[in-house]
Amino acid sequence: MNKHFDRSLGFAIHDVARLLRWSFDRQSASLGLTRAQWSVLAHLSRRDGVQQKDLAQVMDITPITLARHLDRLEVDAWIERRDDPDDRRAKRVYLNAKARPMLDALSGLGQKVRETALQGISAEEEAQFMAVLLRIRENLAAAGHDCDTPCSPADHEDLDP
Amino acid sequence: MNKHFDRSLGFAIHDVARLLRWSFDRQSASLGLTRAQWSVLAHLSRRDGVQQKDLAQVMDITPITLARHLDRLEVDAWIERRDDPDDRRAKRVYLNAKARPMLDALSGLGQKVRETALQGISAEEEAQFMAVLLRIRENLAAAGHDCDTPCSPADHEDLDP
DNA sequence: TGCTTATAGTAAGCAGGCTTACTATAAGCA
DNA sequence: TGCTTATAGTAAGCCTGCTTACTATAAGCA
Repeated sequence: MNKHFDRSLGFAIHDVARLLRWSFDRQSASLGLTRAQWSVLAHLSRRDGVQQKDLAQVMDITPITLARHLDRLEVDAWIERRDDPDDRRAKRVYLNAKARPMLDALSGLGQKVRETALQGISAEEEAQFMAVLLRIRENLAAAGHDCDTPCSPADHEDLDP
Repeated sequence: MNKHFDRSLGFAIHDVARLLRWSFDRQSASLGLTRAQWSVLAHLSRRDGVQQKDLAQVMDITPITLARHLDRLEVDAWIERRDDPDDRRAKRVYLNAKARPMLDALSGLGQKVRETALQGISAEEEAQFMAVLLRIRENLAAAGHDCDTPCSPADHEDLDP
């Protein structure tokens, strides 16, 4: 059993996901932000002033995980939390001005990693690959809905026009 | 900037990797083993008696991460460590008999997750997808070699005939 | 032989994900 | 109005990954 499972779908996808992380981390470490922190800033760049719960939902992490990222981002003044004027339970998250140049740098970095990954792969192959990848995502997300797990990345599109 | 990055390669691959994890975890939790622990057993099933350092290398995790998995697996008697007769620094890891049935169960589980993920995707599409995925892995692994990071999943093939 | 360097395993401590449980506030309803 | 339920954010504590540093042993060499 399990002959050659190193090449199976799951293992290969995990390998690629990990290699993408490494690639990005190696280059972003010098900038003083982790990948998770960058991800928060990137999402904020399109949703400045969002509530934490909404940000956690589009990032597909739990509210508490996000809260810890925000704690550290706030200490270094990349972002700030302000009380929601309409709901005293809630807070809204805002990018500080110093985050903008960093976002540009990190965006270029992501582009570089992407180019490395796709070297020698034609646009057509890439398009087919992405199409299958997104269908796999749909399949898994749909299966998730059958159980108890609340949401899934497929919901992104609805929340993010 | 960053318009629609939810659909970019990196984000989609991370989504799929996470969904695969969820899918697997949901079903394997009832069996009393985590995914990481299962991964150790699966690799051991083809490399019984391997040294820890070699097992860590093919699994692409650090020796200390593996050591902690082995600690817990040993407590529950899934595996055992024996001193290497030829190197008193080293230990060799062996599967205990009780692990075999569990491996069969988990193997079937992996098959189910895979079928869910690939629903509605033809064998030809799957083959093309895997081909591109493996090329992306090669690209990223090769880029990793340029830096200081020691190894990468591309080395699996050499170690695992 | 004895010194130096390299290697196998582990400990400590951090990042980032999670679940569960708590507090404060909102919202629904008798 | 007042009670109950739901929700936003956080704390505590777990798992899995990492880096760095330590111990014991191996291996190379003067």
